[in-house]
Formats: sequence, structure tokens, C-alpha cells
Amino acid sequence: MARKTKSDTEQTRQQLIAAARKVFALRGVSRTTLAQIANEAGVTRGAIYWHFKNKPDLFFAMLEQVSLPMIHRINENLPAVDLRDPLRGIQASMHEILRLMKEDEIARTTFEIVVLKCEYVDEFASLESRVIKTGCDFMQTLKRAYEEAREQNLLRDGIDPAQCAMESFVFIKGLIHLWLSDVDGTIVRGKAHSLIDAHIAMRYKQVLY
Amino acid sequence: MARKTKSDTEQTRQQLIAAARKVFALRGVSRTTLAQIANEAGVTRGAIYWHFKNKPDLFFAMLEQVSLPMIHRINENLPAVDLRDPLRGIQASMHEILRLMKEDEIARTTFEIVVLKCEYVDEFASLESRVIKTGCDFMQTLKRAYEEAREQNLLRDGIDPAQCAMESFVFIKGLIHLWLSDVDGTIVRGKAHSLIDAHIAMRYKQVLY
DNA sequence: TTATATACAAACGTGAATGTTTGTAAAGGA
DNA sequence: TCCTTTACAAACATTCACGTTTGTATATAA
Repeated sequence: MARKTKSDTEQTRQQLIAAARKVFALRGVSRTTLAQIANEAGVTRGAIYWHFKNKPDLFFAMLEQVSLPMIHRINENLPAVDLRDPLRGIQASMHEILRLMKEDEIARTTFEIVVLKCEYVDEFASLESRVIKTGCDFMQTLKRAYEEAREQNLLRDGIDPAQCAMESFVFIKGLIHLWLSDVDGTIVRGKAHSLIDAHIAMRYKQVLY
Repeated sequence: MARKTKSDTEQTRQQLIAAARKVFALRGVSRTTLAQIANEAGVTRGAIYWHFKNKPDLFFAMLEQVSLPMIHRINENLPAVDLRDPLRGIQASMHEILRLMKEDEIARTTFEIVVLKCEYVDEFASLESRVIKTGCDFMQTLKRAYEEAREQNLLRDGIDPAQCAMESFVFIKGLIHLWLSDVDGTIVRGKAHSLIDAHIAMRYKQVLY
């Protein structure tokens, strides 16, 4: 077979990842065969075994493509938006997550696979701890923002920043799951943004709107 | 082979369901083979094919065993606990869910499978809509409780009962997922109950504790 | 008591996915 | 120009899970 140039090679790799994402989302990770992925990418299994060790390896390569830039984009919204009001930063960060899932098809599909089309066992069990760890980092950032809000006397009395941060994390976790499950968009998707606003509004000392 | 009496037959069926639950939780639904389940139950695959059509059929039978009584137990806590304070009813219902997951191993394992060890595709895609539907019912009940709370002037100003109900549903969904993911219990499990209390407290007109 | 249906066990056949090996045409270096 | 390596395709061998069929001992009904 015709050997490709270096950029062609990388393109094949990217096509394989894209094909894997598509088939994973359609058939689920376990039920997806490497032949299906190869077929979707217009190559044979030989190409997969050249670029990746096996299915889990391809799976994690697919994750890498989105996880790192995503974490960065979400965190950068947190502190910077409005230094005088950290709650707005949290709010913006949450809206950004939703925006990503709506507009970025790659991110959305990847989320979908991680949440609904993957079983957390054996080689994939490590994914669980990775997700948890990322969540903890996010929670820490949230906590700092809430502490800052309290110092600025914005936070409602009797609210503990750490607990509040965890509750926000639980909230966004649940929201993501429900948003993804609500495929026809009749239950959650239409109201998700205003839900975030309500979630944040409840934390203010006085309700502003 | 020795034919069993009627009660023995039902016992075999229950053993198969218990074995399926155990192996599903360990290996994930897709990777679990019927031979593994039969082996765990101390029978052969012949017994499985006698009692169930195939793996999905066994899977849904396993769900039936817990879903119906569970829904009932959770809902019964909602309105009745304290008619003078519906928010306490919501709170009690949420605590009851946690209690179930902690103390009822069958319920916990089943939750674990549904949340972490199952891919929502093909025959199992219908499970997603079932979960969603159950959630919507729960949300409706929550909404009525919040409306009642508002009529009794317990609810904080500016809170919309429908939105508040959805946020509570999102909260409990996220909490269940994180509780299950937090296997070593260092992050969420120890604080889950107080998180619920904080979630409810934030909805009161004045913070009581 | 005999016949039949029950509740499985055991064996069979089949397809299909995996990992590996072999083949091969072209790219890139010397 | 020639050789080596690359980037796959294609073929192979093996395992394995599934569904089906057949066998069989025994409860139960007649």
C-alpha cells in the first residue's frame, strides 16, 4: 500500500480518533469493534494497531484530545471575569461548560461517551479516578471563589464556602448528566442556563433579580 | 439432572439475579458473560436460558427487583413527614435515598451498575428514558412540595418552585453519581448528609441553623 | 402407576473479535 | 541510486460468547 507523507500519517491518526468517537457514541465503547472504527475511518485494522496499542489506548487518546484544553477553558473563566464579584466568575464558568456542550460537537460527543456510553471497569476504571480528580481540582477553585465572595460580604449568611463549593460541584455534575440524557431537550436543555442563574442567585446575600 | 420443586425453581431464579448483579458490578454489563453469571450462581447457562430470554432480559429482571419498591419508599417520605413543613419532607426523602445506598447492598449495587457499569445503547438505551421518566415524576412531587412551602411562607423570596424542584433534582442526581464514584469515601460520602441539609437550608426564608 | 411436563445440564455449531504475522508500496536518507 | 524504514493492508490463528439442541432425572398430574 502507498506509504503516506508525515502529515498524511497524522491525518490518519486524527481520522481514527474521530471515527472512534463517532462509533463509540453510537454503539458504546465495549460493543464497538476495531473493525467498525477502521471502516468508519476508511482504513483497515492494521492502521489502528500501528497507531495505538489496543482499544483502551485509542480510547484514552480520544480523551486527551479534549480533556486538557477543556479543563483550561473552564478554569480560566473562574477568577478573571469580574474580580469584584467572584460569584459571577463561577456563574460564567458554569455557562461556559454548557456552551461547550452545545456548540463544540467534539466536546459534547466525548462527554456523552464518558457519561453514558462507557463502563467503568478494568482498564477503564482508572477513568473514574481521573474524572474525580479533575472534579476535586474544580471544587478547590470553587471554594476559593466562594471564600473570596464571603470576604466581600456577598455571600448569604450561614453558608460555608467549602460546603457551598461541593454543592455547586454536585450541581454541575448532575446538570451535565441530565443535559446529556435529555436528548430531545424537552426537560433540561432549554432551562439549563436559567437553572445556573438560579443556583448562583440563591447564594447571594440578597436576591438581586 | 434432578428436577427441583417449585420453590427451588424460584430460588434458582433469585440466585441467578443475585449472581448477575454481582458479576455486572464487577465486570460491567457488556463484558459479563452468561457463563460467568451461571458459574457464580452454581448452575449452567441452561438455567439462565430457561428463566430468561437473554442477557438484557436478565438485566431488566434484576432492575425490576429494586426499582419499584425503591420508588415507593422514596416517594412516601416526601409529603408525609411533616405536613406543616414540606421542606423537611424533601429533606427526609433525600436522606432516605442516601440511607438506601448505604445500608441496602442490593439497592447500592444496582445503582452502581446503572450509573457506572452499563452503556446506554441498543437494548439498554430504553433504560435511559426510564430513568428520565422516574426523575420527572420525582421532580413533579418536589415541585408540589416547594409550592406548598411557598404558600406557608417558608420559601425564600424570589425562588420559583418549579425551578427550585429541578435544581433539587439535579442536585440529588449529581450527589448519587458522586457518592457512587467516591468509592473510598474520602470526598463525598462522609459529607453527603450535611450537604443535603445545606441544600435545603438555602431554600428557607431565614437560615435556621 | 404411567405419562407428561418441568428444570435444568451438557454438548454442538457458528460467527465474530482479537492480536499477530506477513506482505508491500512508497518516502526519506545516504 | 539503493537501502531501510514507514504506514499501512491483508491474511491467519485462536479464543470465546452466543443461541440452540439434545439429554435426563424427577416432580406432578391423571
